[in-house]
Amino acid sequence: MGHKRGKIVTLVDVAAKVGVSRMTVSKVMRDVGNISEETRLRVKRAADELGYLPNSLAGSLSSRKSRMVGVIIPSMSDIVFSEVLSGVTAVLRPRGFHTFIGESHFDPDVEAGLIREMLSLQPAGLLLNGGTARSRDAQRLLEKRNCPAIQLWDCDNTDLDFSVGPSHAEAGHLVAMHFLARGLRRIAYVGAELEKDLCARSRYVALRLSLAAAGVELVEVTSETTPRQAATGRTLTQQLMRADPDTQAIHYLNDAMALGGLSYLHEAGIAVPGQISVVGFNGTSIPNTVRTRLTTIDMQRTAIGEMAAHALLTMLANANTERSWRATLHLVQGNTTTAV
Amino acid sequence: MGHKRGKIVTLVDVAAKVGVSRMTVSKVMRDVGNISEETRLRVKRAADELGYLPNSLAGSLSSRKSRMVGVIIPSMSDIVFSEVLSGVTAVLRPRGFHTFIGESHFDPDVEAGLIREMLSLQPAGLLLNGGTARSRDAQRLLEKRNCPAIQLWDCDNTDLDFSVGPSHAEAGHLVAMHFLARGLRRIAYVGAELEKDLCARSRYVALRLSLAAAGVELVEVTSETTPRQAATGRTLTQQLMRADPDTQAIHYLNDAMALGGLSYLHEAGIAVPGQISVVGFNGTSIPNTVRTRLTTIDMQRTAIGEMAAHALLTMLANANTERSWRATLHLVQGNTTTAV
DNA sequence: TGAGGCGATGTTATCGATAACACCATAACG
DNA sequence: CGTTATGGTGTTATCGATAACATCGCCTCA
Repeated sequence: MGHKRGKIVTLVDVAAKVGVSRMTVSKVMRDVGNISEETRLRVKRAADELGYLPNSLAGSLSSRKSRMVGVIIPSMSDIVFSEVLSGVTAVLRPRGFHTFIGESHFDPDVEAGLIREMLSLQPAGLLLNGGTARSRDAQRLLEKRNCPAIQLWDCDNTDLDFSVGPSHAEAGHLVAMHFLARGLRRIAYVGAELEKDLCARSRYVALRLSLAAAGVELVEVTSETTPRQAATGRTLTQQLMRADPDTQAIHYLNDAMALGGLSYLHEAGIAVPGQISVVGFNGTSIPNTVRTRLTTIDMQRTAIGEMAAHALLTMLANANTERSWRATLHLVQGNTTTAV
Repeated sequence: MGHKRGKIVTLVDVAAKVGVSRMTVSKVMRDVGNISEETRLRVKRAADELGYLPNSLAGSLSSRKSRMVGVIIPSMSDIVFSEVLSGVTAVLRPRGFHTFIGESHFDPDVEAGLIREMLSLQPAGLLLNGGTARSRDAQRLLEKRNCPAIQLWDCDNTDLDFSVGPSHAEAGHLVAMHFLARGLRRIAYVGAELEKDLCARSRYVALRLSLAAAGVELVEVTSETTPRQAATGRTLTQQLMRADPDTQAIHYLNDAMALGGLSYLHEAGIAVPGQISVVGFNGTSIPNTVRTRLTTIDMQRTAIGEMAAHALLTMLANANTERSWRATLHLVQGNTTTAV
């Protein structure tokens, strides 16, 4: 294998080498307590020479404090969530915290399993991404936890200690207002996997209700079997436009699907935003790096991750905070004049 | 806060409730040893009623075995690496292993720090992504480890116990052959952050050397200050084409940059692949979901992650394997006839 | 019938650290 | 000169589990 199976260097070895008690070594390593500068240096050097590496498992067990934070997101290959994750670790890592990740794939049972496993690792905190329905099992587990838990990506859900994210209901409403303000009335929604993703569904429902309030009916074209990606957006848009050629506006579940849709619309010679108005969701950089300018809702994904991490840190510092942080929703207008 | 700070349920509590020793409970929870069906059930039920959750930190400390695997990747917001990660967790999670993540951002010192922290968590194994230079500190740390470590994303580097990934040198050579076979002689390379990313640099160098062997000089247009993204690819391509309008072929550091390049080329009225031949790297789905068909090298990212995980599992099972798995390189040909 | 096997459970000794407190010089102080 | 801080260090008792071995009926077979 190449790696040593040999003896592990522990506090005891360092202590023996220096001729002090292991408590002294422990204090030196953690920079606590009163240690004379001289012994401090001797210990440091001995530790270095022996290649001593503290065992944080033992430390955590003893102090009943860990520096591990569990994060559960629906999927890692979706850039949206991995950017949130990136924000989280960017804040936590420099402060000595480690994140371990779980992918729920929008499955409540998987999520519950992950929560169980994570709690058994005695985390300092838990960050749970919205979108997945919280099973009863998961709720029971969470009640027993002895660490703060934060709801990510959805500030409408306030079951946990803190929520960070947008109001998806508000986002849906925002899109409705955007369309209505332009006098558009033949409006469609294109999405996928809505049965699983509660956040997306919440936006869809809000859009539908807000439109209904204005007497406008929403056409829905969705698929539960294909992924929420460009290809699906393209197919569904084609399907939609054939069934209802007079469609004036489309809201997509996310930017990727919108991009697929734009691709079809352009090919079919339908001008955007001339003939049809398109709104995506997320504000991912992909569509905008090239020549498309997609109207979308910017989700400040990294900021949400960072904010959640900060909230967690605050709760760990003073165990009294209880609030939530609502991400502001920006509808970024682009004008899609060129092909995708 | 909402979460209980109260008493923690341990083995002892369950044991007391059932009237057996804690060892018995421990065995039941882990499904080992000989336990009568009757006590097994009683223990299970008591554990459930008390809401007992095993403390895996304590378990790991005692058994000197953990089920945590540390993974270090350069960046999580780069979809390439997060897909590798996704493959890793897809294999490890169902087997009871947890992955904790570190982002090195191609910084050797950050990587060393991450390795140190991860080792102190007593991981079952370590997966280190290629690309980042391994600092001397990191090497010293790795020598002291007592768990298998696997090199990801780069099979040319065989410092660790196992390597999974492509040969970047080979990839560069492959591209050279692709161009030369087509009789192209004015060839350029467009990339970014080459000083940091050793894998990318290795491809670049191999390309240059293979071309030189055929008497062809490679034009290099790179930037160290802008990110490896579409926008940079676009800018650099523009710069390249102005300086050298007769360029016949361009190899890009990755697909995103290639996409940016294509966008410029199309706008400038330069036909691809008619006037100029373009090859990207990675085989990400982004370019292909729309209407572009980019010639690229498919990296089977998820497969690499899965393979690495399997290799790790194998090494944990029988501590004698020592090999490497070389990902096959597919050059996927597309014909970019339409605009981006 | 007594050695041995076996299924089921309990005992003891860690694992590597930390919290909390005890201890003991020496310095400061009234 | 006894009394109290205080800086520096050591002791003891966990933390929550597991490995390894011990134990103890009870059954089997030579």
